[in-house]
Amino acid sequence: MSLAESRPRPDGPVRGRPRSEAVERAIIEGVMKLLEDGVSLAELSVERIARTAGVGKATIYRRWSGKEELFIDVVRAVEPADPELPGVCMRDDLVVLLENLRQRGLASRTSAMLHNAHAQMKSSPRIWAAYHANVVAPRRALGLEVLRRGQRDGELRTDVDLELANDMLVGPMLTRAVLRPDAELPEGLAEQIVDTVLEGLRPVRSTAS
Amino acid sequence: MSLAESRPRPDGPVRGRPRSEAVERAIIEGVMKLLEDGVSLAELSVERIARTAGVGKATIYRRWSGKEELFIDVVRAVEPADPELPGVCMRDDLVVLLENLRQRGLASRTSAMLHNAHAQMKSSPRIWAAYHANVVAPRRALGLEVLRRGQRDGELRTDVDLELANDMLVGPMLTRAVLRPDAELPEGLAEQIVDTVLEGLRPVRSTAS
Amino acid sequence: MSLAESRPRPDGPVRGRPRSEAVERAIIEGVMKLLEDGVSLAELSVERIARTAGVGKATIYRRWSGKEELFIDVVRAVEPADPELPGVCMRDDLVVLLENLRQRGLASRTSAMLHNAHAQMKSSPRIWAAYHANVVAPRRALGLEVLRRGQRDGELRTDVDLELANDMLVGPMLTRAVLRPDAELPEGLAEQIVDTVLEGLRPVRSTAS
Amino acid sequence: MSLAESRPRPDGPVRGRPRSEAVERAIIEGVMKLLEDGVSLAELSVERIARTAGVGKATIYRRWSGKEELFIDVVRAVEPADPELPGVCMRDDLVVLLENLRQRGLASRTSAMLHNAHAQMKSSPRIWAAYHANVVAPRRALGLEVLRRGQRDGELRTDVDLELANDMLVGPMLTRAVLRPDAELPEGLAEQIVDTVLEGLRPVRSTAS
DNA sequence: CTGTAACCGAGACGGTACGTCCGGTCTTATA
DNA sequence: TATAAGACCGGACGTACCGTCTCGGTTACAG
Repeated sequence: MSLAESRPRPDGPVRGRPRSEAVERAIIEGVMKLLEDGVSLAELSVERIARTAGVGKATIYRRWSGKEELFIDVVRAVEPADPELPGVCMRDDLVVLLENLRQRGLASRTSAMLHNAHAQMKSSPRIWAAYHANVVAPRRALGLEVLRRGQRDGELRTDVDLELANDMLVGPMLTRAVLRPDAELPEGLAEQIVDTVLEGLRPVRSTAS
Repeated sequence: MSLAESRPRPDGPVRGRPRSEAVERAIIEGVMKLLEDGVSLAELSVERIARTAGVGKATIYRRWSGKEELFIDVVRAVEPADPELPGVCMRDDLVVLLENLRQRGLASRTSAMLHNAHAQMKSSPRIWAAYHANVVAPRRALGLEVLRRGQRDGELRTDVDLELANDMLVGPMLTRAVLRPDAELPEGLAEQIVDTVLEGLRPVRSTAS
Repeated sequence: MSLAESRPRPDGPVRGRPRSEAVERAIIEGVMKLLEDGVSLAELSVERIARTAGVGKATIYRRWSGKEELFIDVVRAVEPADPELPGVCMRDDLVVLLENLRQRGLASRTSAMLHNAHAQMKSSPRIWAAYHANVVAPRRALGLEVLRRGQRDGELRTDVDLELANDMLVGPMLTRAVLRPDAELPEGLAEQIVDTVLEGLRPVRSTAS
Repeated sequence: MSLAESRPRPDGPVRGRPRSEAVERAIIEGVMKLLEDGVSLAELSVERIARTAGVGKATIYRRWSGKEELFIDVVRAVEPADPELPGVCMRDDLVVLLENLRQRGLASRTSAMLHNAHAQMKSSPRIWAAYHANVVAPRRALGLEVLRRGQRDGELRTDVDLELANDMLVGPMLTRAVLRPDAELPEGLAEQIVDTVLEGLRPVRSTAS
């Protein structure tokens, strides 16, 4: 997706000096770096962003209406593509999805995006809405799709609420990554979660596993 | 615990006019009301708090070092006591715990506390640490205790990681309450989560349930 | 005249910390110095004044609505008192008045005030109006008074327009000080002007002088 | 004098599209109109001039280094030719010169030029220097020439400083036109000034007039 | 009962950032 | 090459809060 398309110049024929893409990149990179370095979005000011990127404030306001809109584009520039699913069996696809989530929880960039997007949820709902639409919703749709296929193929109980099933898988990972930032995300976590959730916690499972 | 003890006057013999407890309550109540009305902690300023409570700024700074410390006391004043557990069987105790979580997710006060505490996690880790220690940790300990008892009583597989088990139960509720604020928390949700998690998602459960 | 009276606090009873007179003086002194150093009023910004005086911008805006109003107070602080007139004869009084004008044209402070006040005449007429009322008008009234007394005492033709007479005396001095800043104001200039103007330019004056 | 000559194209052989003289006139006319309408030179910006004239900013900067240089050309375009002197007697010639000065003080164009040129004296001395050389100096030379001739022909005292005599004549007119913009310049003013200055202010003039 | 010390409200203080506007320079497409 | 348009960096605008400070006035304990 071209960034320019989302913040178009007002009208039709292009006249005058065009906006510099280099400047645009410098601004977005600057914000990215600052967030990555632990500066929260609330602490960021347009003034500081401009100073960091060596850019006039007007140059930023010409493109975005404020740091919130800018942050949305930063998220877009950072989030990786959807993971490729092997498609062999539901269990393995779920592991891939959760492993992808784990990786993003470990990466400082995507992690910082998530934390800051969520932190601004109350003060500027637009940010969280955009983050949700661009990042959360696609992965969620993917997960539901995998579960639906699993149900069709007999790998999943047919009487279970798919939304709830998805939350049971994603919840433990998010809880650790988002709400307990001191928690670790060890290597086998994705498999462990998927298998435990599929198996259930009842002790009577003699034949399974 | 007396609030006054946590923000003591500097030294020994009490001289001069004592601090007014009424003023103290007015300040905390004011902050509570503002947060409840959708004003985020980031948008709050000591200036505004003082105006709202009809109080001088110095009166606030005399007691707390800033709005973060003040917020911690607000949280303390708001959070209810731990729920009482029937203790009959693990499943019912878990339902009570999750139901308690659901209620707190529905209550505007406690919900606002959680959201704001988490939103400030990055910018002021002290807030989240205090919230965690005062609110999260006790409930978490309670949950782990219930699970441990269940394991001992044969209601829970012995080979499951208790931390993970707890996250599987709490995760879906928190995911909905915290990360998807548009999601509903319908009435039977606690039972539904507990039962589905205990049962697992595998289809082969002909005899169980 | 007390400066405080001209920029009063909004209402009646004095509450809160009173405004610092030291800060007030520092600001006015700072502007004075800058103008004296050749910085024109147009080049001055409130930002710069604040930086120079080591003062916050709000501290300036709390007292004055902008640099124009501030300048008016600077003028008030700089202009010296009216000269004392010997009152023996009209000719000597006129010399004293013109000598006073010459001195003020030579002094960098008063000279800078005049030039800047006049330069802003078009862009902010309030400045020139205030300067005129505070500085020009009193001296002019003084001059007219002296001339009127001279007319009464037979030292001045009775058929001459007093306004014009005053302009004839003051004009040459101002022309040199204001419109031809490279011109000198040599020591005997006041006497020379007064005597030449009184005497006239016609050659037939054999007996006089 | 061709205006183009004073702002030449950089070098030798003329290549590419030639500069439009219509554009040049439009710019100068625009500035003239703005000044005449009471907009001070300090309030003018190249940006605004360009907008008014419907011209790109670069088109202006290609010809002049800034609004100051442009203003000098505007002055050149506005100032009328020197007055023709009858040459019969000094007194009448002086009246013609002062009447010419009065007319220019009454005309909005020339008056605006003078005020703005003088207002910018401090901030951009080049403007006043140019104005002085182009407008003031020639008239002044003319006046001194007339006085010198009058001295030779016995119409003027030989012991008077010609520079001072000139200032005595011009001063009252300028004082009113420049420093007291509310003052009127009534019809017979030129004669009144000349006659009063020649005659002097002493009452003993029984035979004269 | 009187000092006196800490309290209280208000608001001034030096700063920082806000979002807007305009300065002069630079860079494009078009003529 | 000239032109009109407009992006570029920089900097001032006047406002809002920041956290500290300094007022006049209040309150409650100690002597």
